[in-house]
Amino acid sequence: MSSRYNHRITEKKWQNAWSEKKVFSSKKNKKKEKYYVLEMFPYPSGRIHMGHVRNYTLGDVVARYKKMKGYNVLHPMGWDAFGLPAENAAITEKKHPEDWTYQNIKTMKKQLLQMGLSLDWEREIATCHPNYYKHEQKFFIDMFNSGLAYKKEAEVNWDPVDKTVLANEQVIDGKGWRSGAIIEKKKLSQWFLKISKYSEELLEDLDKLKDWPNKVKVMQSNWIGKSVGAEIDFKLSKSEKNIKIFTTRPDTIFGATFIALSTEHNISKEISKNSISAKNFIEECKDLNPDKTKKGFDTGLFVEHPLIKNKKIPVFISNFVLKEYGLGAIFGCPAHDQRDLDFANEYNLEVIPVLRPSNIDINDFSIKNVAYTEPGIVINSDFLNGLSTNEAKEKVIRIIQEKKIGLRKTNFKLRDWGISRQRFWGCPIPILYREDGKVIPVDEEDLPVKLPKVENFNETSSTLKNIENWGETKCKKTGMKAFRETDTFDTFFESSWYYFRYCNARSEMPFDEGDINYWLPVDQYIGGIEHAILHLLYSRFFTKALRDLGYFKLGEPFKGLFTQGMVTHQTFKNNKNDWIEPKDIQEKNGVLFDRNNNPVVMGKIEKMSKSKKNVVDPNDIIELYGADTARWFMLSDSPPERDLQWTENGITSSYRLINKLWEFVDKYRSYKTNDSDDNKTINELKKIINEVSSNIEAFQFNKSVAKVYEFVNLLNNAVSKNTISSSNFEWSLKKLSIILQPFVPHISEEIWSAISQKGLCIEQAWPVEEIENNNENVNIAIQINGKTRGVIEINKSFDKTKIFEMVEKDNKIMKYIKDKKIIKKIYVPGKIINFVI
RNA sequence: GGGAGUAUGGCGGAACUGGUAGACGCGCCGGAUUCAAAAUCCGGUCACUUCGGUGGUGUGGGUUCAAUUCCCUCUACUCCUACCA
Repeated sequence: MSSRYNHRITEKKWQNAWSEKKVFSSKKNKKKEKYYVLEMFPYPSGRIHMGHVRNYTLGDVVARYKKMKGYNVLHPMGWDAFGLPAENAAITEKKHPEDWTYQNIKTMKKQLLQMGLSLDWEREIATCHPNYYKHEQKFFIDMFNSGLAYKKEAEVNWDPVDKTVLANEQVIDGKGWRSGAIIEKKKLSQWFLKISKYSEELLEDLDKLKDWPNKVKVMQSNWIGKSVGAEIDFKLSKSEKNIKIFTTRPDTIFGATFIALSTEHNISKEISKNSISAKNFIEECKDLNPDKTKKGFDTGLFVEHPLIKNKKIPVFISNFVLKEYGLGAIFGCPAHDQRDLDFANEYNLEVIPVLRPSNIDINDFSIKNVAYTEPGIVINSDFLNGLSTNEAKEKVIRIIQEKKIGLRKTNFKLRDWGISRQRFWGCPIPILYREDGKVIPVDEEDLPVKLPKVENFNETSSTLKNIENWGETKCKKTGMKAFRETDTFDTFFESSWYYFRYCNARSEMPFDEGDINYWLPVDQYIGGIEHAILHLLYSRFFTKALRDLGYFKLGEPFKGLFTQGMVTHQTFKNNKNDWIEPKDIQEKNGVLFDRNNNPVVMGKIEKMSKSKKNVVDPNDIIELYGADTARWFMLSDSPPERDLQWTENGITSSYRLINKLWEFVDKYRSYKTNDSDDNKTINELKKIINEVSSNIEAFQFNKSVAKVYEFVNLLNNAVSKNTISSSNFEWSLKKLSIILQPFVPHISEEIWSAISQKGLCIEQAWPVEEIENNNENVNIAIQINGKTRGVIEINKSFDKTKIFEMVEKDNKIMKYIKDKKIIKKIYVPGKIINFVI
């Protein structure tokens, strides 16, 4: 009986079947090899978007495939549940952030269930739950006690719109990463984690991460920013004081013609106390963009050149020297640094070339407006003359160390991680300020420090500081009055260890070391490239820090990483430059109009975003076409690491495949033939199955998809021409449902059950096919001078001379080689023949 | 300025360690089915061609019997980063 495929009924049916049999619930089993698949957990914003659909579909392919390969798979899901949007929503919707968050989690979980993901929901976590965040309060206390967490007065990035401090990493082009507001500088007392302590290890261990994209490792390595050089003292004339500078180019020291200090350098500050013009200059610098103008203030001070007797060098306060990097002071060598040259030209300072390119004579070499920054041969530099850049660096460092006027020194760009946020909806920092001025951690038995319940949440509720009675408490030991820290953690704190928590999500202890040793590291982590630095670097740091605090022995959390591309969609704009939603566009005689009859033009293809109105809601797609169709589309065509363009044609063609599959199975379910076949088709199908596997292993799901199409086409052909036996056909359908399982699991189960197979398809073993290779004939190409001129079918066992004989008699080939002298004959077994004439 | 990457039909993209370029999907063209349409099915689809062929993987060169693949040059685009001394 023929029936149309009904995804609404079928998908629900199999989702229930999986859940009733608990097929995705994972248990530690030391006899089985584990495989931990993880997608970056979502922020519960309200609804899932296409980016989630793509991310979780990719992960689900891996999880299902590995399960069928026999691994003990852990594939958990949870919620990155703290964060600003909840507060904003709480204010506008007059709901508590907690209620809003849990409501969203409920909706989104339902959507994820509809996608048919092979998730173990028994391990679900929400980071806003006290049973989750109490553990990180404990970590923080451990870090505080071991000196890894500390407080300091710091000029911080203040976001005036979100009214919070941001980490350096959250400031992009001087603007807040969320609000886009221009960031102000503000001095506040802040909590920091000493990530800089791990700079070297974080950098070195990147080499161990063989299964990470190189791109991400390069980005992290740049961010950590190791540079090797020297610290050198420049003695102030008429004073015993020194100015210490950091340089990576000690080889150019003989070209030093000025010293530049940052505006925050101690000497700058000191001078500005007595000099109004210096003070004004420093003020002025706050509005000066050093990109455009390099400005300096001549302090009138001089330093002695450390290696040239009686040479005095002027000292400037400048707007282009960073205060946080190195020592906030540099020597300027204008000949070999473009910035220094620009500055020197502005103030008419000396330019002394001390390096020449190795292929240019010293007399032909001069510096005008372009500094020579490449390595070269040292000139004009006393005892360094004639050395290469690298040799000179070594020699200078040796000599300044001997003279005790400097040191070899390594510097990192990586700053300590500022974690204080002046927000309500985050994890409270478990610290007390006692009335005697002591800063003490909250007693561990008093954890968690819970967020207060707030009725009528409003703007003023959005920092803990403003909540009455919450902060006041007592020190248990002394009975002294104490006030709670009212800042909360940066939400990257929660996401830095959630993948640990999944291993024992319900345990009273933060970690069960047995579970961690078994499940971790994450074998395959999948998420967006936007987390290449922030989340991934913090997580790596957290793992090392918790290791050093004695929780476990792991050093790197993510063995394999995959960064997927974005989901993009066509944008449209009308003649008023407004973005227009695709559904609001009508076509009249080939011209596009919006609802108000304004002409519309196609814009760029961009990442789906609400502001550009090119969003497609996965919910609508799943309703209309089903989860399998949506999943299939996410996997088709584009390689996972590249952007995927959403198109209407793409989704309907996926839908077509799903229906075609069912119609095919339905039509031929009772296929019977008395003919026997030659196994050729089966051999081809087996090859395809193995290719599907290797493509999955290589994370090239678009190629697996193409192979599945080939499988279906081939089988379809064989059946309609009766060239496959009944038993082989039955075999093929069984294999078909199995290879469909990781991609479109619902219809896979439906086919599996329709062909009367027992159990669930997901519980079957993934096939590895042996391909029979008995004296097969092969087609090989025949080339003349490298150009293909024909194809010949030969038996593999034939030897070279026999094959050449055959080829030379071939009609097609004869016309090319007759009357010509064959200079060389090449035969690559099973592949190609080439005649050089 | 520094770093990473990409470039193949009308489109998304295939081509394993150099070995029949364009798999698979979309679109388009033709046909079948239909009163008609949608849906579906079948066939065709790199370009030029005197139908023998010829050219073709961003540009120009090199290595090789053979190059989308390896090396050099240039061009275009994308992403990251940015006064890090």
